Parts: sequence; structure tokens; C-alpha cells
Amino acid sequence: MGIKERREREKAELRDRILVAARELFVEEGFDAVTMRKIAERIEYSPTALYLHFETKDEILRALCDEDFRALAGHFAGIAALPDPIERLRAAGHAYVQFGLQFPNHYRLMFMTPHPPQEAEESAIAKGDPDQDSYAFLKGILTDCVEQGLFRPELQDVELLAQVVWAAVHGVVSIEIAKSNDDWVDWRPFAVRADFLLDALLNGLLAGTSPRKA
Amino acid sequence: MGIKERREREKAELRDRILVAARELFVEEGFDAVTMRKIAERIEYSPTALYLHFETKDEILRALCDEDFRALAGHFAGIAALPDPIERLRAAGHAYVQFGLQFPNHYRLMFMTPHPPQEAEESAIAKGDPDQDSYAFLKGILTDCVEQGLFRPELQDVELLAQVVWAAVHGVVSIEIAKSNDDWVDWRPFAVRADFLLDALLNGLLAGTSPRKA
DNA sequence: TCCATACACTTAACGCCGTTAAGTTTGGAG
DNA sequence: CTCCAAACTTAACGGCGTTAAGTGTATGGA
Repeated sequence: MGIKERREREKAELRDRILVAARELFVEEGFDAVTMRKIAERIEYSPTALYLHFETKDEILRALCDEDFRALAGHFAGIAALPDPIERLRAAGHAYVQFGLQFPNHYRLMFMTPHPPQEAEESAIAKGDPDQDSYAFLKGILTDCVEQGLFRPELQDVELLAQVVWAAVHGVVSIEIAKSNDDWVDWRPFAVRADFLLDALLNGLLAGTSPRKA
Repeated sequence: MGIKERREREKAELRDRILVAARELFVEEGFDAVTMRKIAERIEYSPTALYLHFETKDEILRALCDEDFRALAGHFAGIAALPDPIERLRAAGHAYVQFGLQFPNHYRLMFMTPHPPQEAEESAIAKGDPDQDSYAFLKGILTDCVEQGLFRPELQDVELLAQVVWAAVHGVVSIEIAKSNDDWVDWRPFAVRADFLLDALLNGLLAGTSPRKA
């Protein structure tokens, strides 16, 4: 009795088409252009049809976020192979920053917009798996740094380290997204800011006294 | 002939009442509750009356931002008196962070939301005056740090330093605002994160090799 | 084979939103 | 007293997210 299966397949297909359309709108027309009506028009269904697949618009956005979080994790591919954990950390920082600049609308949705607390995480991302969970990936790198004694000896809390490194890099990216066209500030080039912050922060974390220069 | 003056005074008064109402809504009901209609209801005028004083809703928000930027600068009062520029820098960081946590809706509007580029700055804030312009205040502190040789000698670009220090602190604050109720991460207490990041970054900037601990 | 039904989907509508067009009131100038 | 300009209102437009009610059709059971 493959009928039920076929039905489910078709339903999942439409669900996917909704997400694809939403993502296209996001990329092509920006944050505010993503409306239920426009998504519907793009897939040639009525707006209410979307509600058969998602409870609210917010759920569509959350699903998009999920995909984007996995995409972000994908941006880290290859980095795990670098032998030096400090190099890994730098490379991860660059990958993160590059992701943010390449997909500012997604980044804004993922990291700059408050969302209602997520339901107990049935988020389709395997939490803790570095291939899907970027935060876990970052913690993995920092664990190596700590275990190899690269950081100052009092720095042992990997969770805290991860949150702070993340915050720093997020700071540069999100200011760039929100404020880059604000002429109040005589902005240095983004890449300079990003590299400089990462270098300075690493200098502050590393055990050795001699400043590294990339 | 004080009639014209009286008229202007009354007009300015209503303008102020609009801003006050908008700010109240902001604080009491949050970001999305600030609508033209609710502002109007609060001051007991019709919604269209607002358009006699502001061209668009965005202009109201920009005016609010202006006030908030001055308020932020006010948060730094007293810090300028501290003799040690490093202490000033730390204190400024704390003041900034405290402002962000106390007024998350304002902070979100000021620093986490992209705005159309501002018109040639008739923004009512005296750019460069540390009492009104927080960015100038930060640059002042960093200029002192550089001139007193407290930073590593290759760090001379005060503009870059300001942008990077700001980015770091903004990172912690904005992640807190956007993500604090996200259970994916096992958050360390906010104050710990903020202090740790500031300390680590300062360690990376300072000339001396011995890590400072606050 | 025919019918009842479950389900995917649509049409129409509600109550919001920012904003505009077209009146209405009113107070001071001539 | 009249006229005008400015301040303000009412009514409306088009768009938004979302819901209620109705339609058509494929399907499983008789």
C-alpha cells in the first residue's frame, strides 16, 4: 500500500518547495520581502495552502534557519583536517565571517533577531555533531587548544572560551551588517577589522608572550 | 509678535509627546508594539496627525535613536575623570554593556537593525563631542592609551582600535539580546562572558606581557 | 460499481499595519 | 467680517499574517 507513502512524499515535496521559494525571496529581495503571500505566489498556490505545511510564518523561518545552520557548519568543511588547532581556530573564524558577509539576510535571521524559545529542540540538527553543529565544532577546536596547553593555564572552561570567541567574531560581522552604511564612523575595511580582532583576542588567550602575526 | 513662536512651541511640544509615547510603547510593550496607530492612541490624536510632525515611522525611530545615542553617551558620565586610561576603557565597556542590557529594545534598534543611510547627519548630536558622541569618547580613551605607550607599539590606528573594541563588546551584548533564551548553548553568566572577553582582548592589546586580572 | 469520507486546497474575510487623499475646523491677518 | 493657511480628522488603499468556511477529488469500503 504505497499510497500513503506517495501522499507523504508529495506533501514533503511541497514543503520543500515552500522553503525553496522562501529562500529565493530572501536572497533576491531581502528580509522584508519574505511574506506568506509572495511565497505562495512563487509556488503558484494560495497563501492559505502554506498553513497546511507550516503552522505559522515563524515556523517557516525557523526551518530556514535550521537549513542555514547546517549550511554554516558546511562552511567549515576541510578545516578539521588542519593539524594546528590555532590555525583551525583562525580558519574557522574566517569561514564564519565569510558566511556572514555572503548571506547577510540569513545571518540577520539566524543571529541578530530574537526568536521565541525553541521547542525542546526537534531541530533536525544533530546537536554535538561537529559536521552539523557549528558551536560543537568550535568547542572541539578550543578543546584541542586547551589540551595542548596553547592557552594561558587559567583558561580551562571551553564553553566559556567558545562563547567569547564566538561573541567577538559575531561582533564584527553583525556591526558590518547593521552599520556598514553608517557614515558616522570612518570604517576601516571589514577584513582588516575582522583579522585584527581575531589576532588581538588570540594574543590575549595564548600562553606564549610573543605576539603572533598572521 | 509672539504668535508664530507660540505656534512653533506647541508644534515642538506635540513632537515631543509623540516621541515620549513611542518610547513608552517601546519600553512597556516591546519592539513590535511601536506602531503609528498605538502612538497616536496614546497621545489621543488620530494616526495621521503624526505625519504632520514626522514624514514616516522610520523618522520617528531615527529620532528615538538620536535620543538614545545621547543617553548612551550620558552613561559614560564620570568615567572621563578616571586617571588610568585602561581603567577608563574597562569602565566604558561596563557602562556600554549595562546600557545594552537595561534597554535591549533600544539597543536592538540602535545597533542590531539596518537603517537606510542617514541624510548627511543633521542628527542633533555634536559629532566628535565626547559628551554626546560615544564613539568619539571611546576614541579619546584609546588615544590616551596609545599616547601613553600602553599598547603594543605596532597598534597606532586609534580608529581601528575603536572599531574593534566596540565590535567585541557589541558581540557579547547583541548575542545576549538575540540568543539568551536559546537553549542550544549552555550559556555562562553574561557578566562572566563580558568581563572575560574584555580582559582577553585587553591582554592581546597591551604592551606588557604579564596578564592583568581585574 | 458506487458512495461516503478524508484530505488538499481555495475563496473570502478579519483585524492589523504604514501611508495618502480629501475634507473639516479654527484662529489670526487684512 | 471675510478669507486663508495651518492643524487636524475621517475614510480609504494596498499589504500583511492568519482563520473560517466551502469545494473538489482520489480513495477505501460496501
